[in-house]
Amino acid sequence: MRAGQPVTIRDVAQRAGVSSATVSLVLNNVADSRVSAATAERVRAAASELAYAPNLVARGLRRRRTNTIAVLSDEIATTPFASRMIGAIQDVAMRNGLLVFMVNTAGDPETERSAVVAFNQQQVDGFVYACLYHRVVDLPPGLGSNVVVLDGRTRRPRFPAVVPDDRGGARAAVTELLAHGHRRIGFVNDYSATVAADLRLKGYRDALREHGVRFDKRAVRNAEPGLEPSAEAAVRLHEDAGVTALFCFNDRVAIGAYHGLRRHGLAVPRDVSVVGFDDQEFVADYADPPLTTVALPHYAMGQWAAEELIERINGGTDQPRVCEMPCELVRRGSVGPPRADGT
Amino acid sequence: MRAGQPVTIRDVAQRAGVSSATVSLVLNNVADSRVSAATAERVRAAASELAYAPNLVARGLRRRRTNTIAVLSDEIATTPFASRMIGAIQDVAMRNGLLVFMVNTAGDPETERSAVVAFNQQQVDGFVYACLYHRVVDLPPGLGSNVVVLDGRTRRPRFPAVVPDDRGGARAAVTELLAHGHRRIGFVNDYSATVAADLRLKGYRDALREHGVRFDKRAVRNAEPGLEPSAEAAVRLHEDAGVTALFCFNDRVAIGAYHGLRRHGLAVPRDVSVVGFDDQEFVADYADPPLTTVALPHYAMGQWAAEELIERINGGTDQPRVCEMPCELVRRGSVGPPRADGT
DNA sequence: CTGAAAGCGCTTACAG
DNA sequence: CTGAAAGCGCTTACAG
Repeated sequence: MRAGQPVTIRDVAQRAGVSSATVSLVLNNVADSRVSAATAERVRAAASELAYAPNLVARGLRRRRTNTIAVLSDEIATTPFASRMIGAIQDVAMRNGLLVFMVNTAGDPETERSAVVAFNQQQVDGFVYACLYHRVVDLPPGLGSNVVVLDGRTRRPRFPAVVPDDRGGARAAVTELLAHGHRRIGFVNDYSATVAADLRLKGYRDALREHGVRFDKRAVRNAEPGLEPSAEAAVRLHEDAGVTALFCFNDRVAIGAYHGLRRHGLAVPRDVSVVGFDDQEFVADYADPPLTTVALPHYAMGQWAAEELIERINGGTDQPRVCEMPCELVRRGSVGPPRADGT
Repeated sequence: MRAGQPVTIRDVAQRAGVSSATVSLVLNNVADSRVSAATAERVRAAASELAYAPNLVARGLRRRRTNTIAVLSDEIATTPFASRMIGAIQDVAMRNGLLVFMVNTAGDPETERSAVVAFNQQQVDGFVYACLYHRVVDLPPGLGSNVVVLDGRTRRPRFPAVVPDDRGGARAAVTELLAHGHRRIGFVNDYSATVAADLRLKGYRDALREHGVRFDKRAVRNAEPGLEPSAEAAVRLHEDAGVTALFCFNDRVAIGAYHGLRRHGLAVPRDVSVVGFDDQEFVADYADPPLTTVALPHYAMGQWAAEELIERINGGTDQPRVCEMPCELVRRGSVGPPRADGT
């Protein structure tokens, strides 16, 4: 042990007057190593006096297990969405003594490939493949079997995955509107045909059917990205299709609807009730009036993914389980009864 | 090379009919290793045929350099704010062949300490200490000298740090209001006495002074967190102090102001102009009307921090430079001239 | 009960 | 020009 050099196991061994093998056995609490209590005590004392902390790189090389995982994400780690997914993964990892690498690939297949290679070179124990929104993904090659898909699923269910129950969430949203007496309920859906768009439409229809309301395709519109298209769709649904309530693909669409309605002198929820989806922080809660919406269970999904991955790493299972996480309705101020005059 | 086992340098050596030392020299392009062109070619061919990728854990152990960095953050990685800071760090890291560990410590000193220990055991080459908002921090012990503070600074300038120029940004915001003819300009500041709050107040006063407008402390109010206190403060400033324009500590305060003003039948910007701070995505741009605000240079700050850290790791400098990143005004729709009648 | 030895997969002086 | 050897800091059978 030279000054300025890190403390190694040999320094501890020397100070305790034993071999480094013995130090390793003691500090790792190896079960069937019959080290005498006195020796063990000396070792622990020496380690603590020197503030010894094992070099994890050396350990990783030797054990062929690094206690690290990599989170690959399209944009998620650098986007305001779903940061709770990342938070959950980190919480679980920390509780389990894992360190987490994070990279965002911007969804670029080439970047994904090279990231997978790099992390495999780094000998990570497993991967979480995280998506920005619920969709079907093609996993890059080389991920091995210790991988969990987060907020997405593979075409064939060969890998474990956790996704939100979009259909159930949409059903809950529309049921809330029905429960307030609405019968003409519009749906402003996302323009691109994602899994989420498809499932939320199904949930919308489920709720209508359960309440004996006939599905009318004129009450459904798709809005391209941005506020304006959503504003436009909302106004048209109210004025042309006569809806008294709107279910929106997400909170941002709902905010677009707010803008359009306000411009037309229509108040939420007095004239039109609105429900969103996502429960996006600072969007749903900061809307005026605060938006009733369906919460995406980001934290719970991240937690599930991390725990599932750890179980696989530990050899606990290799079943490709798929988890559908329930989505709760969050009631705020954007839903009321339809106007008495029915307009 | 056994089936199913990873390819090692020995496999490549064997296939090329050379020693592993030679393989290492060739693949690392070691300058003064006079390997014959023919041998080098054989080695490269063998490596490529076997799709050899060096084990970075072994390399890290040997070289005492892991090409990894750790980002320690209070909440940032898991919060909608400032995810662009993280994105920038990752971009720079990827360009430089570094892998990045990420952890959020929730600002808890105990968690911070143990994270630092863990990452040191993992032999990371350096740290970025990232803050959620511009503040003075006490760094946890053990970070060594390869550390850069992001969006914060230490009490004494012993470490490199990058922070936004809050004062200049505030000055630009208030100057914008003055340029539109406002003379009674209120400031809704943050309740807690942070660096940001202090500097933004200074910038507010700078702008007034430059335009010969007397500072009036009745035009300044502090708002506690949440929409309501900001709404209240905005209304009081307009009705009691007679301000025609508001500079808000951040976009969320501005949204609170919007709510309060609207409830009192006041329109933005017709009755009251508003400027925010942060340019928070989906808050400033989704406000109605879209909010004129000052952008926090998150990407640029993250980039600076990562590049500075890499330079330190490479021994390029050990000066504790502090960078003040300019904050640009983003003009949207919330600023207009004061009402002609002066109310 | 404990130590000597081998080895994880690399890199780097050193010898020839 | 190239190989044998040592060593980074651990862990793990194995011998005694």
